[in-house]
Amino acid sequence: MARVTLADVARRAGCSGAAVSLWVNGKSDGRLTDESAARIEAAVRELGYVPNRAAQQLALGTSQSVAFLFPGALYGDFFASIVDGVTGHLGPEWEMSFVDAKPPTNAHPTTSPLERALRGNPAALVAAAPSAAILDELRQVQVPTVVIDAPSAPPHVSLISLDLESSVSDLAAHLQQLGHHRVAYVSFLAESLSLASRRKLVRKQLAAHDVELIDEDLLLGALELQATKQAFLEIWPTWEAAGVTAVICADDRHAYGILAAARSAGIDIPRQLSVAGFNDLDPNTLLDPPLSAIWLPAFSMGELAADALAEHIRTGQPVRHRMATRYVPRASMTQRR
Amino acid sequence: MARVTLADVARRAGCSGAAVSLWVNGKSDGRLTDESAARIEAAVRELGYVPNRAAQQLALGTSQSVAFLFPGALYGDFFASIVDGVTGHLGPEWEMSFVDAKPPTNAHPTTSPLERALRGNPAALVAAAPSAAILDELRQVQVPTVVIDAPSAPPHVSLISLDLESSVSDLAAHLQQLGHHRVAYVSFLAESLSLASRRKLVRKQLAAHDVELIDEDLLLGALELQATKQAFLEIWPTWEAAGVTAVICADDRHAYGILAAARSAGIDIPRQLSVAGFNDLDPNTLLDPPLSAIWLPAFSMGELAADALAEHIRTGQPVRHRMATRYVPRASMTQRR
DNA sequence: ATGAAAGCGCTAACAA
DNA sequence: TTGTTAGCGCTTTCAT
Repeated sequence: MARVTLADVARRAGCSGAAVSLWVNGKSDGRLTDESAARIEAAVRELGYVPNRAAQQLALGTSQSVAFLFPGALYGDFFASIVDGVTGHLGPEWEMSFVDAKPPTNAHPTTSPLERALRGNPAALVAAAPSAAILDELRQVQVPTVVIDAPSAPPHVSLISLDLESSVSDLAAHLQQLGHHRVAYVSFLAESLSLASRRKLVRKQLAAHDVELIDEDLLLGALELQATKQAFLEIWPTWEAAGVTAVICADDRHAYGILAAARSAGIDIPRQLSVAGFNDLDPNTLLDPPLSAIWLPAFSMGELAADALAEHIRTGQPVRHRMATRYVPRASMTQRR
Repeated sequence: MARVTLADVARRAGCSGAAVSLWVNGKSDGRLTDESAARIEAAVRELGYVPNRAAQQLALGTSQSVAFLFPGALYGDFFASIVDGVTGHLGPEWEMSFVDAKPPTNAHPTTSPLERALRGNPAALVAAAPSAAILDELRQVQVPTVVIDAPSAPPHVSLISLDLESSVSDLAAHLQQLGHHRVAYVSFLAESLSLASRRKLVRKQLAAHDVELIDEDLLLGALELQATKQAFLEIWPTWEAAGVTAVICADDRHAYGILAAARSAGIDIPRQLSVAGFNDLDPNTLLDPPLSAIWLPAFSMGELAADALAEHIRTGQPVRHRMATRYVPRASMTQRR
């Protein structure tokens, strides 16, 4: 497979490679006899010819691929939605290649994830929830790039960011109004600048509303319910002793884990512990109790990123979008008892 | 960027391209003076050299990439988990490239998705929940391939499939025992053979338990709650009139939509309508009511696929796995009233 | 309208 | 130990 080359087709069709190339790329306008075109078409089909992309890229110097740099894994909905948003908005002529941003291998010249992404000569780059290191490396990158979900980015890259100020403020105000004084935080993806700044913002807004965010976060490596549940059960005694009456989770799915843990440990949510998350996934409304969350437009971010990419590529100018978010209070938050 | 070529480095380091190539690929064992190695290293760093993958591929004839053919989008958890399973089990030296299996573009020689995937000369191919067309094309493909989630596959490809017989039988038995006689089905991804056979199996097992699956499915194009909710509200009168007392959803997330619709329309679940899904996502246990489901090992399928791929590539032999699933009854199913 | 030929950047024999 | 060279498969001027 992929054994059949242009030359084979040319030989079979009794013409030169140039002719075949022309036809295959639909550039045979008035440049080929109908008759040769037909012969080429036949040869292509009979031989099952599929162009070799590496060769095309090499000859052309460009590719039709966008490299997607994501933080280790898709981790379910949020990044998956972004991916779907991007792919859905890009034509099928685009190839998406994924490289995970986890630390490099043992390669000889220490290879950064970004470098690995760039090796494929992508026409564009999408970096989701990048680390500081990646953002820094990005300053040297010439390829049109859009960063999704970062607090900031080098001036020449496009940026789709989240405007969380007011929604987090709303959440903090809600907490204050309900009489909570000490809140704990469940975090995730320590490397990601976006997640780091999310925590800072939460702390700041809570402080502005006379609520204290205790220092001891629960830092998780994944989103799975079981893992979160275990981790929460371990840390809960400490939190409880510290007077924690509410928990904010960097991702709804952590909140799911806490809900599960609470059930198994007989902790009453929301009366004993109020919970809120980020994302506002579909199930939130259906949970028992329904989960308060800050809604994030994951899918739209992906779509917008694709548009931004297209525009950035066309105009050469970076584009920036700051997307609105919204605090959605639900029954998982209640008066401190 | 990616402007710097091997030749530039060679020139800068005052040596030949071959030497640079050797060093960059860590094959400089006893073949280079420490001194030249040092000069090359310096040159590489100073120039910021990144090898051009297209050129490498062309010269080598092989790539370190696996092409992932997925049905249109990731659609949230199931496929995302598979992707994470695969990437997590493959070294970082592997690049993943994604092509969506939606109908082709207007390309000149009508390009199938598979063809597009193959153009990149992937070392391996992963096809998730493929359509009949793709499965058929696969018979001609020489690249080591693993199909994930299909009822069957050509003999030379590896296959990770789901063993649903007994779990669906359990579900059917449960329905029968609860006194249900007419059940409706919510489906998805009409193209996918796996989903099609899932429906057939459901029908068969229900029949075996004296339960009728009515003909009028709700066929959805996505998993989002809102869309499902709307669609359900439209079809519900028909179903109700037909005496439907239970619904089986090809994906839990459809069930979420139904739960939401039921709330808004005052349909009592489970008393008026029992609901079950496939996947058994984390939130299922936390819903109100908790959702019955057939658990599918999405993440493990991905891991296993990666292992299968590695083995298939190494031995040249396809490997098959049939993974167990499990019916998990919960409160969303109850006695027909 | 069609073909010849020169690269695109890299690797791997083969010489030196 | 190092350099020379011949491709890998394709695109694209430039002749014809």
